[in-house]
Amino acid sequence: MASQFPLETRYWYLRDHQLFRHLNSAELRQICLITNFKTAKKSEIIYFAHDEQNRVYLLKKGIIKIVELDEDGTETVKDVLQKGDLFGQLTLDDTEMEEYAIALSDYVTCCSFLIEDFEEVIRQHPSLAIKFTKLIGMRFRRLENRYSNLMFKDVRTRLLLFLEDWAEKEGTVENNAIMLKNYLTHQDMAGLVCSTRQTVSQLFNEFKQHGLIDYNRSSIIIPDLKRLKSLVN
Amino acid sequence: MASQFPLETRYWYLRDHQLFRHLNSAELRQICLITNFKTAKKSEIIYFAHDEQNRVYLLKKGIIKIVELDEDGTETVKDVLQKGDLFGQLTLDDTEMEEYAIALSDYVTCCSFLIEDFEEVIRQHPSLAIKFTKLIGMRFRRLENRYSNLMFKDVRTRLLLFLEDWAEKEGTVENNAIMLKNYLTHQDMAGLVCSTRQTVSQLFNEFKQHGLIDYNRSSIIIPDLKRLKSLVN
DNA sequence: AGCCAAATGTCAGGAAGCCGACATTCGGGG
DNA sequence: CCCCGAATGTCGGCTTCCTGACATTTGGCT
Repeated sequence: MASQFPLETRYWYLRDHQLFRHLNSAELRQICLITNFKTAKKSEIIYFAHDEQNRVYLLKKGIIKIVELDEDGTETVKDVLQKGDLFGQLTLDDTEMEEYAIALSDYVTCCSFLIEDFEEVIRQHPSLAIKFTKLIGMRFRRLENRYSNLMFKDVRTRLLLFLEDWAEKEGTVENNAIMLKNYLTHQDMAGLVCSTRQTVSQLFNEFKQHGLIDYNRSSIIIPDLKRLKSLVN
Repeated sequence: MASQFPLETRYWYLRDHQLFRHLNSAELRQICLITNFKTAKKSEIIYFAHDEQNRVYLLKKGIIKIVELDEDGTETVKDVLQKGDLFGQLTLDDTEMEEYAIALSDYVTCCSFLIEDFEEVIRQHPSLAIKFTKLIGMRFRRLENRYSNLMFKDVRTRLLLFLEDWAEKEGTVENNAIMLKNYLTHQDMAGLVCSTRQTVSQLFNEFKQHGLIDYNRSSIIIPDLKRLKSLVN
């Protein structure tokens, strides 16, 4: 795996991340030595928690989904991550996790550290410590937000908020409408907003009938994001 | 406020927290200088987010509840915190929060830092950075856990899990049963497990009828914790 | 081109738990 | 000790959304 990447490439990959951007080249090369690189193509598994409970991951390129395994074998999409996001043992402890990550975009690259190594890096670069803490903090707030949505909003609203969020993050403008390249099934979205496949399917049709969105398996089009937002109660 | 506490007392309070325990006395005295101390008696507000979006708090003594304010004025108990727990702007950013904290035990003491000051402390004590990160991490996992409960378990199960958790954290053994000093109303508990006052009230009665618990306004008794646990599906 | 598994559409129960309404009980402050 | 507001008990209706079941469509693969 690692040998696919010449040192120079690894170096630039690291440097590209906001965590490491401020370090000088000697420091970066040092960190390079303890970094593991990995790639995957669409639909391939790039990370399986059960085998590597002791690594932190950084997504360098592409989009992945994190799928959680229930005790009884049920799989639920827990999160969709993008360039720059952290995953794996991001709390730097020994939490048991049953989850894996699958590439959603054509090419995915990520790097990882043993948590002991990563702690050492933090110890030696306090500024990095603060950046890391703030990244975890952002994740914390995002989860808080999802929790509060689940508590106070109905499924329709949660789904609308999800679309809104997605549109703002990845939407491209195409003749006056917002276009989303869709790499998620209704089942996936159901997991993300805490609902069921059938309900998501029904709501999508309802939204389509009302002209809120247009969609097929490969894309979602939002003609008027403002109108969509206004329906969020 | 601050003047209530002689320097020596403040020093020992700080030293008592796991974040600072490993620091030497010179370092601690330095940190003391930027620390703000506050106390409150039962039912008093000890923290109001709106006024102090830029401070991190450490609960030193006592028990508090964090109450979240909705846009429309609804109040929901979001968390119950104990000695050693963090609150306030714990992500060290500028997240808008509408919440406040109320003392649940007779005497509560907490200390706080401006986030800029706290960042500086972290910068100068990398080992503290790691401890802090891990504390946030624990909070993250706790929230993840609550989220997943809300997603997969029904109200009855969530309430049982809540009681189980509470018993293990604060329960005292009293002639072969577990006794909990109760400082929460059904309304409070409803907030914590994401349900309503009425449902919690009904379930409590049901549990009582089945001999699972006995309770009144001031205490909850669990004769057989194992049996209670076994009902969590 | 054609096949098959996966994804989507659709519908009719049914259950969980919210909501409003009201009665009852408790406990702290005057 | 009494009183009042807060906390708790209880109930029925109602809504939301899950569940299971089945039909239909789609797109990748051979």
